Amino acid sequence: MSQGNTGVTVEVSAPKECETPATQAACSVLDVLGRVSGKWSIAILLVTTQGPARFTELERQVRGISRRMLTLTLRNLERDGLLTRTVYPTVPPKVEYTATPIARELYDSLVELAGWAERHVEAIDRARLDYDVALAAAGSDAE
Amino acid sequence: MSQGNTGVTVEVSAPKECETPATQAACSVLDVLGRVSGKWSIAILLVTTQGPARFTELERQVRGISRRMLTLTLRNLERDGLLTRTVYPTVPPKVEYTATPIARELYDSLVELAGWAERHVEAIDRARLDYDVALAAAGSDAE
DNA sequence: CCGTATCCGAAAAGATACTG
DNA sequence: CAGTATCTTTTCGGATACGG
Repeated sequence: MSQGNTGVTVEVSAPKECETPATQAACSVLDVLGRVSGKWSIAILLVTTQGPARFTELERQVRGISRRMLTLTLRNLERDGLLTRTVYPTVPPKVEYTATPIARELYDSLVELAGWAERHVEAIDRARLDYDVALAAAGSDAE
Repeated sequence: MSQGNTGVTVEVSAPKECETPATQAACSVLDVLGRVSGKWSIAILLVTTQGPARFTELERQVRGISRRMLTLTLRNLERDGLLTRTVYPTVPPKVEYTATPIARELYDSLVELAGWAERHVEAIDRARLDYDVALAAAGSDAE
């Protein structure tokens, strides 16, 4: 590879023009991340993968989440078919959320990502430290 | 402003808190996504995985990205040790960005995610359509 | 108990003129 | 060519009062 890069283009906002194999993969990944990149989506998927969870239960287990974000995230995941919402018309309302098989498969892929993170989190932290130190040194040097 | 870093400060990624047991399992995944969750990170990693890419080259191939976001994303990826930045002190400045081995491993995991997306994008689109239709029907029904 | 509606601040992202 | 500085727009997320 003398001149490196093979003319790969990546379209972010409009996944319509994904044609080459490389861009196809790019659009799919971006699509996935778009659906799961929410601040709380993964946490909710994790809990609901363990078994059915009720609204308040999720609010308690995913600590730090606000009611609003819990509702929004649940709605989006349900809309994408990653969660099923079951309402029991009992006297105190009871609603259960469960991860769908599709979501469980996604979870498996996320475990792959977690493996990558665990393997390299140390190196990444060190890289950050080195970068920041070098930057600070260059900054004070120039000044 | 002696501390006011004249360069670009970290604006893309945000720190995470991992305290509760429920979200602890998701933490590593969230950490990964936090590092790559930028709107353009994946696109840039994909291109630079193909081979060394120059600044303007990236600007052309990652369509829609602004100069600012390109710089910001490149800096963050470099800081995390996912990209190497090589400067050639030639007369027209030449800078090349290349994905590190760590980034290439991440890319492999992302391909896994892409596989998931390709397998289920159809079902997800259908789920969305069904959800929206049902919602619209309920809305007009109530009114 | 399970949400929805509303307001607000923070953060991300876009556009672009300017520079070594 | 490869950025930086600055401004504006947009989106995200938190708090919370209210409703079924």
